[in-house]
Amino acid sequence: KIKPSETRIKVKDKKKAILEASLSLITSHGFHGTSMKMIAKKAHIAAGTIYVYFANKEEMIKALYQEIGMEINEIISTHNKPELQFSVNFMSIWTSILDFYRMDPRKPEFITQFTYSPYINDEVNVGDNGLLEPIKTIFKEAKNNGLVKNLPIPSLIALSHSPITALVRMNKSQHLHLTDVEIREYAQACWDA
Amino acid sequence: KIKPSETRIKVKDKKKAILEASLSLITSHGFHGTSMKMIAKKAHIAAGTIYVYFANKEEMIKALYQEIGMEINEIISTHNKPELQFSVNFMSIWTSILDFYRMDPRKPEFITQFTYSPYINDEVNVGDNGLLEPIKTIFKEAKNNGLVKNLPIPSLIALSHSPITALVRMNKSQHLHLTDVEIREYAQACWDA
Amino acid sequence: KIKPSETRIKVKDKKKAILEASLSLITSHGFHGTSMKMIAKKAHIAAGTIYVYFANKEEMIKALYQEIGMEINEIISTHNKPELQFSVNFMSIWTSILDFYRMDPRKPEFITQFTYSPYINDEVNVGDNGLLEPIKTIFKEAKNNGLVKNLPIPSLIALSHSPITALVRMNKSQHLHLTDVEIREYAQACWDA
Amino acid sequence: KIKPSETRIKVKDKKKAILEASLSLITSHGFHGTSMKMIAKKAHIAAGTIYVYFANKEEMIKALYQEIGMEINEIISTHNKPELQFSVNFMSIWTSILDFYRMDPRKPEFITQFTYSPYINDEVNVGDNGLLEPIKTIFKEAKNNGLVKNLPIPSLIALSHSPITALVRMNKSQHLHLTDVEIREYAQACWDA
DNA sequence: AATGAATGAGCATTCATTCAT
DNA sequence: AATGAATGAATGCTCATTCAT
Repeated sequence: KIKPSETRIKVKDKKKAILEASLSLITSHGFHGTSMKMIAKKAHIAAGTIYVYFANKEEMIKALYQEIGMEINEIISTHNKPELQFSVNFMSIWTSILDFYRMDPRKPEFITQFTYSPYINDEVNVGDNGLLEPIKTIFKEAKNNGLVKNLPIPSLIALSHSPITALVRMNKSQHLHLTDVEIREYAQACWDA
Repeated sequence: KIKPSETRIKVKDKKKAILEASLSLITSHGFHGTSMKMIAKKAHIAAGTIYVYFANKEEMIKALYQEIGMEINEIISTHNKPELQFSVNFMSIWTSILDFYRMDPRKPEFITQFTYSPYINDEVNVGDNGLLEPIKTIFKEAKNNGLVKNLPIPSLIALSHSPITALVRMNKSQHLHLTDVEIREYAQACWDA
Repeated sequence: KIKPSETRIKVKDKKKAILEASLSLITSHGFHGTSMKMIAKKAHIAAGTIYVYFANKEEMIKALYQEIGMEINEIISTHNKPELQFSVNFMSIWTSILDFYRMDPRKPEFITQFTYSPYINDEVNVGDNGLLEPIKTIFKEAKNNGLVKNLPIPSLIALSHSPITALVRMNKSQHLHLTDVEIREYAQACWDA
Repeated sequence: KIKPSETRIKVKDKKKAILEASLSLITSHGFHGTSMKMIAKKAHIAAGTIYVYFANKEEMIKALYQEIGMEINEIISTHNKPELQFSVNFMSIWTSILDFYRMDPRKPEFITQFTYSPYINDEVNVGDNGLLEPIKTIFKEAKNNGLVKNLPIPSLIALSHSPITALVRMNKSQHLHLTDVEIREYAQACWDA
């Protein structure tokens, strides 16, 4: 009934559907509060099917983290203009990440939850030389040129990143409507800090 | 065998022991990664005893959150000097909370974990008009006097609070040793922002 | 309602009931064919209760093996009369084990199943210096005195033991009724071999 | 692309490969410890392909049992010389089965495992009057002529067969190297018994 | 108040089997 | 004939909670 080409798309969709369902459920119920059955139901598949695509729950969650991480990296590399003044570049990237998060607030929510969980201790970030590499490189160069405070790179990242997630949270739950001007102000403030 | 007064102290100690054990275990294993049996073992009591003091796991965790929250409020009210210039007052309170967190990094860790979990949706903070009241009042007055940006109070709190936890995290894991001068700089930056 | 002494007996009974149920079910359905729920049902307890007494399924099965093994060892040590002529002693022990097995044919069935399963590779018998030690000692001495064929001890044990289980099997399923005379003949034949 | 004759050979090969893989895996992991996927992988085919040749797992295992059983029957009928003295004939057959087992110890291992499992209760041996028929016939005649003990045929078979598998086991795991003389001695002992 | 054995619902995961291709 | 993605029932096991003592 279905054309082969359509089917092949469907196959890819199934993996997507699992990650999509996970993102929604985990952000609202937490890692452990989300059972595999819940995910399967939301993704309109059988529970066992998840294991066709992922070795286990942990791997699935890591995959979701990495997928979002890669999306962010893409945004960074798209907006990164090293030839610009660092403060300008910083604010441009900062704003683009904020925009990306605002488009789907589940993503910063998940990233934050993941960061504040025991999963982080595993290979994903520690052994990882890819996911945080781009942003590290940007900060490293700025640091070498004395353009930012002399702090460890992870600290700089954390201090830059945490206000973004905080803002998105507000934007979502506090019915705070950010105008472009306000956003620029925030970015400026963050940069000043 | 034991005098009533001693017993009463013991009783209080048992509740303390449960919360103390929970704090340690939850910060390192997460809410769901910590079983009641683990807590009981660490507190050197039987599993059933926890239910003498708390209705269930969730209530116990909320109680822990509220206990820490009250400690913070005490610090705030101790350091709050409304007669001072707001910026000075802000930095004084900011620094004292940072110090409090540095003394026991499990506490900001737990608070953050709690904040980024589904538990938050419950009564503790929503229905509750007590735990965050003191700090709200301070910000409200400042806002009325035009001393801070015109943002929702929760936003202001979040933006002020998140760098503190971020700093403590670094201080702990990144082997970042904060000097008094540096701390003052951070507070200043945070204030500027 | 129940006297403490009775209760204490009950507690011991629960562990017994689990092993008893396991023995029946495993001999008729095999290790993997027997689920924990089946065992719980047959033992009239909840599934979770098994884990109060045993760490997991494997440990439970090993415990059952060791319990039966200890029963056999007791029989051996009771009947072992080293001062007798070895052939007489051998047949006496051989016969007593046969009788023990005939009393509850599930036991040799289970022992054989266990022996022919992957579980055997584990510590129970390999690291074990107890369960097979008594019978090993008896054979070792006989071997040193040239009273039995010069074969590895385990081989001697296997060759002596396998006809017993074979006989019990027949006795049970083939409606073979062994008379005392026949048993003595078998023992003699086994000894001759 | 392939000539019919070649294909037909290939097809036969595929069935062979499944049984071959099963034999290896089942002897080392047990019936339930061996999944259909494991078998498929080892046989270099897809999981679904097994169901082209066998109705289900149980039927496949029975087929394997019957295949090995038929190999043994072939050996028996090849070596059976009814015109010889029964004791000589017995030892000749006994030795040839031992040799067959020594050539591939997985086979007696599997046969024993199968015999001591719930599968045996099914049709294969009970309703079946074919697989054990040849050896039954041999014993029946000997029994009628008073050449062997007056025992049920299955008992005689079991008592004759169990030492063979025991010896092969030893030969394999105990590093027992059987010489021809020793084998003859064993056969003699078994016959005496 | 304190215990800890007992519970059974719920979980992550496996696997024999099916079926559209 | 051959495939392997998909299924969902079944499994071993965990754990918050209860309750007789």
